[in-house]
Amino acid sequence: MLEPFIRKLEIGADLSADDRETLKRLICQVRPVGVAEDLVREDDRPDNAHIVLSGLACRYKMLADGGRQIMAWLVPGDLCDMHVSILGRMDHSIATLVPCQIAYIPRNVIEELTSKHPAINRALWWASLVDEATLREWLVNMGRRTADKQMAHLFCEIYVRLDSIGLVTESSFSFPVTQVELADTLGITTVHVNRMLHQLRDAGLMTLRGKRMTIQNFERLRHFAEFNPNYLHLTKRQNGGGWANGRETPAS
Amino acid sequence: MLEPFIRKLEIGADLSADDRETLKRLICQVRPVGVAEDLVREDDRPDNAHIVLSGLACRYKMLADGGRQIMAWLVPGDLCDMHVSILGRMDHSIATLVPCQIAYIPRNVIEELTSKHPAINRALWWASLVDEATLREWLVNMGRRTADKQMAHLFCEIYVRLDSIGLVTESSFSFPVTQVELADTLGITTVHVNRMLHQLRDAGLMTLRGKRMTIQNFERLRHFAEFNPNYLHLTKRQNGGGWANGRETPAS
DNA sequence: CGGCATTTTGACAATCGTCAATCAGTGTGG
DNA sequence: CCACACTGATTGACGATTGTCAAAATGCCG
Repeated sequence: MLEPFIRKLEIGADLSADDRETLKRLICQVRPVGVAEDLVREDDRPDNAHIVLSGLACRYKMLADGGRQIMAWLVPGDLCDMHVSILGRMDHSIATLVPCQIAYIPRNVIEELTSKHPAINRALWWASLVDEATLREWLVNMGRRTADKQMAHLFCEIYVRLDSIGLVTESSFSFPVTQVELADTLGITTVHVNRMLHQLRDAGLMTLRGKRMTIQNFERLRHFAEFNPNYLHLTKRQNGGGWANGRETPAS
Repeated sequence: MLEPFIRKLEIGADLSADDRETLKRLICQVRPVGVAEDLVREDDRPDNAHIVLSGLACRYKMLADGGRQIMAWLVPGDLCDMHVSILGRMDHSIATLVPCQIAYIPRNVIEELTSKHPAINRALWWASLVDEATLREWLVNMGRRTADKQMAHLFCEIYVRLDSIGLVTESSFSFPVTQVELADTLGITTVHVNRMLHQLRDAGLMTLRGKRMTIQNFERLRHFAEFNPNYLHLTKRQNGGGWANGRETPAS
């Protein structure tokens, strides 16, 4: 059940067999959550941490004018709101984008985990720092790239992230995101999302049919978007190279 | 020397007298650094952590086309790159925006600090999580606000942050940032920065003369920018209210 | 089949970018 | 003390990306 989560953490720290066992026996409740439901809301002080086991969720904030900004996509294996106890209160909300399987982990379990298992503690902090690095890259994306490249960059990221947890098959992956949600993520309008999507399709950089995205030539998309995956830190710390994410990247 | 740093950490955790003493006696080298110098560069594996003691620094990334995106402003008391050892490598650079006093703290000192002083450890992580929350708000700012409000929002933030470390006097503070740097921060051009700056001035929301910014009526600027300081988490965790940052906000 | 969310399209407007020139401020050296 | 150089600020004209509004088309699900 928690495999994608554990696999992810192993990138961040060297877990012992004992650590892995601890994680596998993690006391938690797993629940299916419907589409567009909030897991936590801004100003909450949640009692549980949440792990996305399957599906797709997001961090977001609402604005006074009804606008929404999505600030992160949470894929299987991602842990949300682990550290709220340190900050005290949520400063944003978390919601599902599609029906998900969500693990609910009581806060005291998290605290025991972090206090008694240094490697796990380190891995969880690693995950948090990767989130931060991703936010920085998203900021670069919004600030300095045109809508087409920005969108291409997002697709590169999701491709690499899904690939690292084994959710990419033959260069394609499930992509259940609506154009409205894409717009809320990229900070542009749905109309413009539609235009850019067609532009990328017409340029042969990706295809999207029936909630499934295919990136036939990742290298071309990567080049177009000037995507550099370093910020995802998906390689063990020792490795030097900027590229590998543990699997092979498709035909280039 | 380290007062602003310690004062900041005390917001994040309850430090004991012993913790405070430890921080005061922190072994570190303090050096003046000239303007526009890199403290660390993308891909570095720095041996020291850095604390800004005075001046102003920033996190940034360069793009292939020569563009620069600034992703954070670092004010006195801010600690940069504390956790690189977990991620392994810098995925961005840090540079001074004006001449600064910088404390260099050897990595092993940081590690002793975090392993032997739980409250300090917690405080440092708190600071890191606040950085992350700030990034999220910047993302909202870029994605969903027009340039004028976005800029106003940034001014609100810097006002509150500087106020919290005692650097605001009579509603004004040192603001040595050039319009080019503002542009690199907001993701717009210098020409547009200039236009928006004049617009805010004309609207009486702030004044900027001789590297000094004055915000006569913070409440009005705050309202214009739809600024909500919660994300800065500058209140002790127990407090409920969304507003206070430990000092009084100026005339409204 | 009907209802509803989502996608697509077109015309038009506005924000923001580009280019290029001028102006102002500051520091340096003769 | 002034000329000079340099950086930063300002301005205007124009163009491009992106937003707005509104309607139509498509696809999905009961």
